[in-house]
Amino acid sequence: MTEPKPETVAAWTSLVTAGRVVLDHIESALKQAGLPRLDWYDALLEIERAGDEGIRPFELKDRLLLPQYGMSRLLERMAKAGLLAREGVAGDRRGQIVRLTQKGRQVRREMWPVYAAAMMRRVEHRLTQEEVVELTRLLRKLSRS
Amino acid sequence: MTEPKPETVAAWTSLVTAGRVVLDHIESALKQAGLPRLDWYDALLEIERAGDEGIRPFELKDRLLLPQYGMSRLLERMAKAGLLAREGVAGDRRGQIVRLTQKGRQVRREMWPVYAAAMMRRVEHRLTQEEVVELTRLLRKLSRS
DNA sequence: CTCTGGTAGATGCAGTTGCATTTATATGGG
DNA sequence: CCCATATAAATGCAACTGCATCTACCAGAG
Repeated sequence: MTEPKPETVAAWTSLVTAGRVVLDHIESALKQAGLPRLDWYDALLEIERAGDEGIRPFELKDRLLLPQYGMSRLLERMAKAGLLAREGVAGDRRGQIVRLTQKGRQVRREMWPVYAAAMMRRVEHRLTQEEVVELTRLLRKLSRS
Repeated sequence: MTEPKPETVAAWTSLVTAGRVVLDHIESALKQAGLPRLDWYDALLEIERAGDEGIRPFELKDRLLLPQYGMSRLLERMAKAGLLAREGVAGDRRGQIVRLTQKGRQVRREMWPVYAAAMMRRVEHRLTQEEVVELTRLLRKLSRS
């Protein structure tokens, strides 16, 4: 059995740690401001991008890397909060189409400055522009299927 | 309000995505093998490192970045599974000392090859040695307090 | 000694997640 | 048309998490 190099273990450890630290930082800024969590933001953004056409939950779950039941329940809670509307889709009676409400767009807009400020404090202010670009390149090599 | 640069957003997005993808990969390998999840491994490793002396839960929670109640319940479950023992500590009757049992050491040893193989597939085989080192350096700049 | 404030750890409750399964519908083969 | 198989989404239940609070103990000030 081949062992991973110590540098590989260090890289994985720092990936997990950095992810956790930055995530905690952003989440606590949002909570501080009385706003929803980041998973709601991600969903709001993705649905908003779909525009008037809307988007199907099964597409959404792939983009957000959520399990099917997780997506189902997230949409359920966000709908209850009035941030989105779900309608049946013509041509497939199993499915539904999700669209943001006005309130959904507004909440996403309110979250953005808080999210952005936290991201800048944790990422932009700590790395040079070249480092940011290089980091992105390396991380993408890890998630490519 | 200053906006983050698009490259910053891309870096943050790829950090979250890479963390999720690699984590999912490792978790599913462990589950496949009928082994406990990664948070148990992390705890097992940290406790094993403490050796005969053992370690206090409040130190452990800092190293593992867990909230106090999360640590408390994780130790409770792992103790119930027979992987660790908790004893009172001389000189502070509020506290306790945690040590691995033989079974705890064994389970950690069984988890390692599965964990290591998944890590190598996802990290070591996708980056050059220089890239791994550079990635670690950049990520550490993000989590430094 | 007693009081006050602090630290270690546990816990009740509500909300969330994971897993397996269910419901409803679609689609292709015979 | 009928069936077997596949897909979209929801759901019951058990486990887990977050939040606030609680219990037990410690340590220093007066």
